[in-house]
This record gives sequence, C-alpha cells and structure tokens, in this order.
Amino acid sequence: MMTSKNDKNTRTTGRPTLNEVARLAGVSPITASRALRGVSTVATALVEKVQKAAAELSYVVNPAARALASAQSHSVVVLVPSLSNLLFIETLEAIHQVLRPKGFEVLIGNTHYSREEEENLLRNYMAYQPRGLLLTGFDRTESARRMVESSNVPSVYMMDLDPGAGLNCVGFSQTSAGETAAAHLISRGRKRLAYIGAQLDQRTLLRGEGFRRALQRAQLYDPALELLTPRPSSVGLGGELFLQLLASHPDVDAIFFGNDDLAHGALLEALRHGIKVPEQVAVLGFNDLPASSFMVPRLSSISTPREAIGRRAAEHLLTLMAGNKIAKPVVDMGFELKVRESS
Amino acid sequence: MMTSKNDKNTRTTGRPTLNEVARLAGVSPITASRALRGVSTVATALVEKVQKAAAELSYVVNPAARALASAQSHSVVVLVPSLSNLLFIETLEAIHQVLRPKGFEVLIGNTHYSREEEENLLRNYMAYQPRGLLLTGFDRTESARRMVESSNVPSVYMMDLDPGAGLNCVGFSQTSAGETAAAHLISRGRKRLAYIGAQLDQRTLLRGEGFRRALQRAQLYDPALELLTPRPSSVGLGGELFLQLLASHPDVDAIFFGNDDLAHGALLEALRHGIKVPEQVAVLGFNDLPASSFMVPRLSSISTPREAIGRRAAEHLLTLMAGNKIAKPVVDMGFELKVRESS
DNA sequence: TTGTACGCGTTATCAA
DNA sequence: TTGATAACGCGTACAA
Repeated sequence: MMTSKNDKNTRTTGRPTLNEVARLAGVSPITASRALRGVSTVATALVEKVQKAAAELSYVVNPAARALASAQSHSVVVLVPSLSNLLFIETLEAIHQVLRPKGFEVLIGNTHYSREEEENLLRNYMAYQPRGLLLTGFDRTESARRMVESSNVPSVYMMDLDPGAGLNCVGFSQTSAGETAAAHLISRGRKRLAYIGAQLDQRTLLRGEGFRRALQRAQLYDPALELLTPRPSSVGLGGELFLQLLASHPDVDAIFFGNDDLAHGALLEALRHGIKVPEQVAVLGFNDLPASSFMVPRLSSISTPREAIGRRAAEHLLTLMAGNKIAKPVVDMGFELKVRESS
Repeated sequence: MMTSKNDKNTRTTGRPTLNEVARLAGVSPITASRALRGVSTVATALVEKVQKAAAELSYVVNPAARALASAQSHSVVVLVPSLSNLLFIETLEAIHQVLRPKGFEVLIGNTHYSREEEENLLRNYMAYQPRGLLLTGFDRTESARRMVESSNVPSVYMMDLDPGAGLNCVGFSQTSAGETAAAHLISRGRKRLAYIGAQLDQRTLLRGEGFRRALQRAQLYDPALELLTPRPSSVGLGGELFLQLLASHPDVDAIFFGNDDLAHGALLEALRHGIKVPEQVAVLGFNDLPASSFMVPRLSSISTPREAIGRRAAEHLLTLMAGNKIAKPVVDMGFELKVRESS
C-alpha cells in the first residue's frame, strides 16, 4: 500500500471531494451531500456552513460518482433530425438555456432524418442512463419506440402533436399549418396551387396532407402539382424544383414550400429568370427563417415557434423528471401566418 | 439488509453488469473488462468468449462507473462561439462523426462569442473530467487559459493558427484570408475598398487586419471605410450596414464582408434599391455559405474548410488522447477564393 | 496471461 | 435532524 488506507483525504485528482467539504464544514459527508442538494432535512445553519465550505474549496460534484451512486445521471438526451437546419438549432439553444442552469448535461444526437440512425443513437445514449429524453416527432422504428417505453425514462416529444394524445408533446399541428397555407393562397384568388417539399420526413408529409385536404375541399386539387423529393432541403434545391415545376406546369400561380430555404431558392431563380412574384406566381414559405423578411420580394411564410417549443418542452421534461405528472400532456404552441410581399 | 450482501449479481438497474458477463463467459470480471477494452494481455480465445457473452446479454458499459474508476470520462467538450451560424454546425457534425464511433461522448458548449460565458462553461464542464477539449480560437480570459493548461487535458484549438505555434491547432490564417480578399478586389481595379464586420470576435478582427494591411501596402487604406459592429451577424444587419455605408460614402466601389450572411443582406438591398453589383460596387463575402452561389448576382466568397477543420481537429485530439505526441502541432487547412459574379 | 483486493466519490438505507 | 455503513460498477496495482 503506498498510501495509508485510512486516509480518506488523499486525493488523486486535483479536485476537492465531498469528504473535504464535509470536514471543513465540520459535518459528515452525507450531511454535506444533502445540504448541497437542497434536501429538506438539513438544518439551515448547517446548510450555510456546508455551502461556505464548498465555495471556499470551489467544490464541484463529480458527476460520475453521483450517477453511479444514484443509478441516475443528470444528462438529458435530445434527438433532432438535423443540425444544418437553423430550425432545430434555435430549439436546441432554448433547451440548453432551460436545462443547463438546473444542472443537466445535454447530449445532442443528430438522426439525419433517419429512423435507423435514431434507433442506434437511442441504444447508445441509453447506456448513459439519461434522466430524460427529448425526441422529435412520432415517426420512429418499433424497436426505438419500445426502448423508450420500456426504459421508463421521462420523455417529451417535440414539434408535432400526438394524435393519440397519450404522449407528452409540445408542438403544433402540422396538418393545420398546411391547411392555413392553402386557405391563404386560395383567398388570394389563386387557382393552380402547388406544393414543393423536400426531406420527406413525417412533418413535411403532414403539412402536404393538410394542404392537399384544403385544396380538395375547394375543388382545386391537382396531384400533378405536388413535387416531393427526399433530397435534403436547401436553397439550391428550391431553385431547381421551382424552375422544374414552372417548366412542366407554366400555369401554376401559387406555390407552398415545405421549408423557407426552398422558397428562398425559388425567389432567387425567379429574379434571375424574370419571373414575377407574386404577379405570375405567389410564393409561400414555411418556418419563417431570419432571412425571409429580407428576400426580394419579402417572403410570406408560416412562422413556427421553434424556440418556444424548445423552452416549453424542456420545462415540461423538468416537471416530469421531478416526478410530477402533467395535467395536460399535449401542448399546442400554434403557428402564425406572416403575409409579406411574395403572396 | 434486503438482499444478501454477498450476492454480487443482484442488480438494481435492469442492466447487465460486467460481473454477469464475466460469469457467463467463465472468467473473472477484470478479464472481461480487459477483453472488452481490447487490452492486449488477454488470450484471444477468452476475448471471443467474453465478447460473445457481452453480446448475448447485450451488455453496455456503465460510463459512470468507468469514469469513476478510471478518473477519466469518455467525454470530449467542444466549445463554439455560436450555433446560429451554419459555420460551426458543419464543424460540429464532423467532430461528432469522428469521435462518436470511437466511443466518445461529445458535450457541446455555446459561448455566444463571450469570454465570460466560455469561462463559465469551461469551469462547469471541467467537472466532467473530460478526456479532451476542442476550443475555438485563442481569445479567452486568463483564468480560462489557466484552467485548460493546469488541467492537463489534451486540447486542440480550431479555426485559427497559433502565432506562437505552441498549441495544437487546426485552422487557417485569418489575416492572410483578409489579405487575399483585398488583393482580389484590388486586382479588379477597385480603389475605394471597405470592410464590414459584425460580431467582433478575434477572427473577424484578424480578417479585417489582414485586409487593412494589404490596403495600406497598396496606398488604398481609408479608416473611414471600416464599418465594425459588435451586433450579431445576420442578413438583416448586412443590408442595413451596406445601405448605411453607401449613404455616407457613395464612392465606395468594393466591400469585403466578414461573413456571407452580411453579404447576402447587402446583395438583397442592392437589388431592392437598384444598386448595380458588381458594376457600381463589388461585393465579396466570407465563408462561402451554401446559399451564396445562388444569390443574385452569385456571391464571390472566400470558402473556408469548416468541415475538414472539424474532422482534422477531432483526429488530432484522438491521437493526443491516446497519449501520442504530434510532430506538427499547427495544421493549416487553408482557404479558397471563389470568384463568381459579385466581384 | 489471469486474478485478488481495493478504491474511485457519491448517495441510499437504516439507526440513532 | 444527523450519521455510520454499505453499496453503485468498474479499473488500478499488485501478486500469482
């Protein structure tokens, strides 16, 4: 034995331990632990002493030890379909802002819009015994679904609303957003309405479905005017699809894009080719990205509360993790149609 | 005692432990541990048995226990100044792609371009005993610097090149990028060259410095043509500053923007106000964001290897964490001037 | 090459 | 309200 085995204060890392804090405060380690965690059963005088000692040593808990002892980590896993989309970044930021101050460590997983990748990420991250899960949408493999369910880890689903209303979710109705888009364009007197969507995740599809339903009700639906591609959404792709659609269907007089970057591309190509927006064709985007209101012409779009969703979902999860049940599991954050110059 | 104290196999979490794997494989726990970690001193026959057992139980290590026992986590902390900038997203993606397959957990911290926030994040994340650090740039508080240094955690600095060449870094020379920008614009015969920068982080400043130096050498430098603001870079801001500059200095015939989104805003306002680009004023961006080549006119820009930097930095860190020293600590990934229509 | 004994820093359990 | 004791699951140091 190199060091005396009874020397509880021998440190290997340079960091102070709970033991040292306890000694300095003149209490037992467990009392120090309780004091620091704000567990109720500690006398306020002791709490203060412990906190002072901790501050003095600039003590920080060892998350590994804590996780091991409590069989619970302080990490929350967040799975989003993409990072290249500003969309989810704003949501992530908000999540961080809520969770970090509460001492949670946020683990981000990018599923790249793939169910398989999501399943893998989930399997891996579950090893960390996360305290909570923040997932995007409801479209996942059966096995992923089971993993989440059987783990009993508190989970909140973001972006969409659960039709079954059994899951905790914070989002808005994607289909009704699509309907709103159609209604707006129709109210402008447009007759030949198209939908262009990329990155065919469930929400893009749902939006298209709402759009289609509204068109059908107005007897304006033409399946030929639906341009869908699994390719990732981008400015370049938007321009390309826009030109392609107009070439094959020159009579189109309104287009709803599944994401603003597609619409930006369309607006730019319209400029380049002298296609008048909105005179010849109205353009409506989705998500209202920061650049949209500066496009030429300024892009009309459906603004979505990405940041608010992140914040709310994180708070939702916080109460869940605290062991409290939630009265209203489904939180509809709505969306807002911003009419500008392009439609 | 609810459970017999000698029962090493009683589990509290539903998860299999190393003990169980070892029992199933008929070896001691430590042998199982070594086998799973690929430590050389285990007979191949045993390794196979252990791996089979692990697979059968679908065993996954408990990261907390591992971290506690080894006083080392498997997490790598990455600190970037912003997430709303597509820039760093691409870098982060690349980092993930390299580190995750190696079993590292990536902890992302957003400093929001603030030295104080970076210091705080660092202090917090250090509690996780990260195995490695990926930091952006060299501009940080003295205390943050000390924390990194005294921790002895392997660190790689991204985006810029260390002038002292003492630190491991992967990036490119910001000043020479600024010089290249100036040289290009000058070669186009421009005489009244301006620099517009936002989000005055060190790299933006360095770029401006390079630009200025080249202008001075060409006797073309006019301090009045430098528009700098600490406000965060955005399309809207770019348009605003562009108009402002042209109003106060109508003779400006070329502008170098510190970031592409600023340039996008400028191009859009030029369109709106009938200002001819590049005839009246040439516009050059920085970073070559995906949308740039689709702008009207197509934006000339200096393309930066964000993704490659992330990948390389992560690999760099991997060798460092493996205990190997690196022959050439400073890795210059360069940049590329893309001349398109706007300049 | 394999195994034994122990400790990592914290929290749960139970007794005082 | 506080404290003693025993885990939590794994890796290190050493011995065999």
